[in-house]
Amino acid sequence: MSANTESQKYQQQRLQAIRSAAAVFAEKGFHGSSTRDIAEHMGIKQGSLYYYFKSKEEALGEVCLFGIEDYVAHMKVIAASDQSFEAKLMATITSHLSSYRERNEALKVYNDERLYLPEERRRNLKLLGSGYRQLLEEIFEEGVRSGALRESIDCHFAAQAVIGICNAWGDIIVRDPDLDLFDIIQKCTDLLINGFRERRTIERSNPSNNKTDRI
Amino acid sequence: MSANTESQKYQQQRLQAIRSAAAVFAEKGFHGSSTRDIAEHMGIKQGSLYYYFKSKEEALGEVCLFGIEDYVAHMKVIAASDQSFEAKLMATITSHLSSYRERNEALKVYNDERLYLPEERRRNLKLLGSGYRQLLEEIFEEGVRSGALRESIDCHFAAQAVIGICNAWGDIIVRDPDLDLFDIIQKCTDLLINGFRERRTIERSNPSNNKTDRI
DNA sequence: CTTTATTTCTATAGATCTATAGAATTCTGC
DNA sequence: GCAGAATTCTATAGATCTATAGAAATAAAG
Repeated sequence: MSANTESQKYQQQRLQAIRSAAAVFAEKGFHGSSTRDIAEHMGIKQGSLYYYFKSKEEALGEVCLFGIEDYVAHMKVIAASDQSFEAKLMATITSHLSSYRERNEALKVYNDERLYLPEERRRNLKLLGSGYRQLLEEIFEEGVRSGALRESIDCHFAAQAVIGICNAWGDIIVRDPDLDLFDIIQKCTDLLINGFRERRTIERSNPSNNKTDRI
Repeated sequence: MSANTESQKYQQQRLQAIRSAAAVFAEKGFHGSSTRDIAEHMGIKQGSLYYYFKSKEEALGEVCLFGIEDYVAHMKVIAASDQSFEAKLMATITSHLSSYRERNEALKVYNDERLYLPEERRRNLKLLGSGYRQLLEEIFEEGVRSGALRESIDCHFAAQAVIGICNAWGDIIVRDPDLDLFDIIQKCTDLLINGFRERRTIERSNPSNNKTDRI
């Protein structure tokens, strides 16, 4: 009873609980996981988990929040930075895929399980998520203005497509740890910018045109 | 007891059961759905469901199979057809996204829930799924040979990327029925072929080069 | 060392949920 | 309409699982 939510130990243990929940939810899904699974993963008994969470649902909420927070924060840094469109795009993809590689199971949980949260909590998370997409959209809009991208592209579509590709490859990366992350990052960036079609102008290694910004 | 698995009624009802299971699994996930939910969806009682399935897991297996079968069959037709690379790619995307639009919930279940199947059943399905990807890869390889695509592209990467984008947009389409399907199909195709970068040559509406095949 | 606060444990109520057995109903062919 | 087969229902055993209450253990403070 009567948890001291301020104490250092409490905060540490709660974080452990969130991480454990993330790992278990990522593997078995929210409904496929029991509170016993989570507790065992962190080395305590099932009932003790309720010292840190009011309910299993609250645990899911915390995991989802944890999963997307840094992620959005990192995107803010990228969006505010002074780089070319291409560099920003690549930084976005790198950030996204690295998150999967670093076994940030919470991001997977956010993607796959957030719809099982109660309405209100889901709305709050959606704000964060669409904030992320919004930033990416603005990067694309800026790319169009700078002349790096075609006028005709639909920036909303583009942002969704980037997120979709990253999540798809993220899932693959998680299952196969031997994959070369940088190789995939490069290929994703290349696809999104150049497409697959054959061109006359070969400009793979040093595409200096349309790159007016420094670094 | 003693089901007549040959009779027409049995087959019809079993199909209904598979459809109901697909709808319920797609909405609540495998572990989040109860056999009562599925039975209610098809208008029978919980226990009666076991006349058609040995277990809930078997139902999931059937749904997954149902979800990917036509889908692979359709891909075989596309792969064997005598069209340009671009036409084949667009046909693939159309087939994939239409499946989502036609509320083929089973495909979503295949994508999201198949990992909860027992090992062996999952392997069998994986064969089908990678058959699909294989066909798509071959389409890309042929595209490279015909000169429609760059030599440098990684066909395995490309196929995964196409599937990833289609599944990502599929999820969005399912949640928002007002979206213009054809618009998304065009934008996906355009992205994959041309990328987002600005070019001199504007060849949106009638890209006649690299199109040597009929239809 | 004693007292008090914090953390963890045990035990369990109460609500599921899957799968089965056998009864009741509906269908089919004659 | 009847007999047998096929389909659906009811009822329930047995195994979960979530959440709570109160006891036990550990840590902190005086």
